[in-house]
Amino acid sequence: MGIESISDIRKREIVKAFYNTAIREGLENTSIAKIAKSLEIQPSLIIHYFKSKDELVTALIDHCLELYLQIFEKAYAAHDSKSEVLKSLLHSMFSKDWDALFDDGVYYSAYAMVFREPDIRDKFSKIHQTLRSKFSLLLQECLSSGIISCEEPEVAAHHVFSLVDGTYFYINMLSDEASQMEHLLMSEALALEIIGFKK
Amino acid sequence: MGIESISDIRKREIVKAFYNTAIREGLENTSIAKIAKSLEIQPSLIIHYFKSKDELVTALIDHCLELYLQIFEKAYAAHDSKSEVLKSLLHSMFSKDWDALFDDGVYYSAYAMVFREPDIRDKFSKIHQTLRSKFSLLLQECLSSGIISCEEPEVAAHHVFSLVDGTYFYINMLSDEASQMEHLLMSEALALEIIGFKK
DNA sequence: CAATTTATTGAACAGGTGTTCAATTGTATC
DNA sequence: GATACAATTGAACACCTGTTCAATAAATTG
Repeated sequence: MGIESISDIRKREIVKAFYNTAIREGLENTSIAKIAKSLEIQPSLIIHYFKSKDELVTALIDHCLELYLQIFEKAYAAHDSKSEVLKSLLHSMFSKDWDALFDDGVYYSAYAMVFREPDIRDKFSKIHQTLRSKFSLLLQECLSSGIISCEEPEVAAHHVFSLVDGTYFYINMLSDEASQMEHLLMSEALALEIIGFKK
Repeated sequence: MGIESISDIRKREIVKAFYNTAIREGLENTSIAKIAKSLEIQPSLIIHYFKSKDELVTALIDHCLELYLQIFEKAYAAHDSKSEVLKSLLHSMFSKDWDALFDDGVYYSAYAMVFREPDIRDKFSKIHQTLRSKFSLLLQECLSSGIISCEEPEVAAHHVFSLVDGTYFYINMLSDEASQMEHLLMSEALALEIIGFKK
């Protein structure tokens, strides 16, 4: 690990520039020329590393989805007891951290592609399923150690995930940050209720 | 009412063609030329009715958001008792009808614009708030007539709306329709629980 | 140092973008 | 039936799109 070829560095650099430009201009309005300009390189160099624009988009989405996986892994690494893992995980899911992980505008644009590009649907689907089954497993473990009390942990995992997705979809339509925060707290409380978390 | 000038007919026709093309090609990949081609007219005619492409996008979003308002109005018109209205409304919110109202890919692309275009954010925000306060009022009425039992109808309305948004976000990542349906039913059940609906 | 591979440039490509404008057709109004 | 107005065309605009390709610069290998 650690050793990275020039090629890999450039690739990451390009994906990053793609991401930053997409935040400003929108994912679909971000051309190879714009990315190249922001890096002060030629467009053809980008094509040299990513054979087509599709490949670039794929790389960005892969990067994005990996970030969400990392949140889970971090929560597991940071705490010993399942109880602590669950608590910190839930809190980060309903916090601005989770929201700040990846730009929402870019995320929803990428998500919109799910409906046209089967490959992208698979990517999103896979990650979502991975995260949910990890969470579901955690709930089962917490249930058997008596930390939580819900009837069906599998179902509860579904509910919590829907609630997370919906909450962020929702709060982005609220203009002031105070009501966004308020709504996040409300949703977190509901999530705790759904899984039957004992204080 | 009913009388529609040629101008209005063409405008609606253009927005409809825009929508249909966007379903296939994606909202951002839909050019004026493509819309014109699908209608077998000249691009300049579209500009004649909508001064710019931005105006066209705005018209499409307006049309979309109005559809969601109509679902609410239909539920109110179709039933006399508040209990019936609530039941039918909840059912349509968690059914494929709601989902089929507007193409998801186009919807999420439009939603992504919320993060770049303040005007579009306002539009989405306004409709969302309107729908939620209508729903909140309904819950309050049902609560006082003893049809439901929740502590805070305002909060319950928030929760149900988050759940709806999240559920559709969620199920679009599921590939087979059976599990989509299953998840919709699960979410509806949770919604009924949240508002304390009595069977 | 020479040979080879990789990184990077710059020009060119055919085709698409939104928009403008004058000219033409069609449709009502007086 | 002439006049006014709206609908529609078609050509033109400058600019941007993704991609190709040969040429050059730089780094790596033998």
